[in-house]
Amino acid sequence: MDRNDLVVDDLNNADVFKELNDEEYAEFLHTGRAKKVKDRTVLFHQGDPAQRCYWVRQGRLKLSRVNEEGKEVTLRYIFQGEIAAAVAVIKNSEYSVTALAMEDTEVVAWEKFDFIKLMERFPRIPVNILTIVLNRLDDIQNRYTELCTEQVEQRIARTLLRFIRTCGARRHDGIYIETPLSRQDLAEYIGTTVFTVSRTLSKWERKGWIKSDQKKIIVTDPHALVSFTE
Amino acid sequence: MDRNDLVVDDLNNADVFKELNDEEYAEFLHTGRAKKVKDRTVLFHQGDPAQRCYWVRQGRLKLSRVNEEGKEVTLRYIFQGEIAAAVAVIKNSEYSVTALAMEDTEVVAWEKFDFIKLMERFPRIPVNILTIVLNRLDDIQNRYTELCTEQVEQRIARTLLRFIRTCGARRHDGIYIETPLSRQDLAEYIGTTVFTVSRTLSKWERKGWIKSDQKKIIVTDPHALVSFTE
DNA sequence: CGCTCTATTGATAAACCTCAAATACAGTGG
DNA sequence: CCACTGTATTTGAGGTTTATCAATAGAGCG
Repeated sequence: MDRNDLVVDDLNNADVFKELNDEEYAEFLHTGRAKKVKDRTVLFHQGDPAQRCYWVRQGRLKLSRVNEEGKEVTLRYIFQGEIAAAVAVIKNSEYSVTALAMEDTEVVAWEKFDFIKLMERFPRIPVNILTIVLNRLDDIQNRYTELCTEQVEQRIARTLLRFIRTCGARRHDGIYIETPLSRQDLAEYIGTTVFTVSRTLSKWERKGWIKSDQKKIIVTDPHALVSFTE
Repeated sequence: MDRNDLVVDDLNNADVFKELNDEEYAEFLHTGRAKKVKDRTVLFHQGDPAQRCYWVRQGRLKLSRVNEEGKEVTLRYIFQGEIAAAVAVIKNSEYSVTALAMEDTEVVAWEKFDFIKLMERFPRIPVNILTIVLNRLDDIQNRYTELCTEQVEQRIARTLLRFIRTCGARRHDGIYIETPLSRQDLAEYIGTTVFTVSRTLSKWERKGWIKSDQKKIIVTDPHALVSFTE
């Protein structure tokens, strides 16, 4: 992978509104209800009946599961422009995950009935959702494979590179991950502990691969991370 | 979970032909080409362009990925009545996994073009495929969560219970897992090593929870496994 | 400043992998 | 039936990775 390939906008692959024209897009959004969600607020709970689905206009959600012992696993992040819980609404089932705002977030919420109606009016939407689901299946299969075969540090490196791809911004001193990201967040995403993440990032900071403050990470040597994963 | 709930036929949830009548079903199968695949034969390779998709009439396939270092991870098994590679064909992409026959297996293969045509003639098929994909997403998300939060022995227990659900047969002395299943197979499915699996199964055999010969496992005390996972 | 949340670091222990070697078993051909 | 071969399984010793626990420091905020 080339250094210049690192910052790529993958969001288009996940766009629910792909191939809708501006008018249709406006109508779609208008049917939903805009909502402001404060940092650390739970939008919906795993197990609750799926009443609404959400589109993120600004900010970020975390979709996670909690196992019996209360340990939390992050299944994915939902960034700006992405949709959450559409499948649960379509299946008319319960939410299979819990959604938490990771910062102050603005969403558009559709009631189940309205969303189904909209899908009938715009058949392109369910097609787009299918694409999104397939991408997410691919993503989780990749991460499953990595979890099975790679050690923690490799997975941390891969995760930083992944974040760079979805929300990396090149600046003079490196690539900024433009979303608050604590050691704990990383640990839950990767399947390790906050201690191991901290140790690893400290080491890499000493090596000059990254710089980092609280919840902020700047990758100064992405190439080093790339070769580390190989 | 009750002891009597353990043997359940989950296959219906994954049936591509759901809601097709006998005639349609016959036509569908007839359009494909029957094929006998010997044990240990590769049906398709990860990375190859997806030319065909397959339906398993008899036997079992293993879908796996190999990472850069050659370590193999089993993503799922495809049992009798299930379909493989439909998504790759629909997406007109490459196979994302490798398919290997785990025993002598009979499949029906459709050429890409034929399969697309059939889906147009029977719109119920893509709907069913969507359901299947969602089930598989759910499955891998569960296993991802388990991999993150549980220790090896718990995951082994869960896996045995999972196999019981898909191919368990109750007999006088316990529930037979009716498919050849080596320690190696289990290890690749769970994300551990053959040694750890062997040690664990030996221990459980001493405890009287299971009995086992080469590639054959009989769960004599499923309840013990269930409470072990809790 | 005091409070809370986040991050760091060290010591220790547990879980699990790696490697080596032995054994058991299944299938084959004489 | 037996010997032979290759595969599958078992077991032990030893080492590595990573989790756990405890203690401390820093950052941000009212």
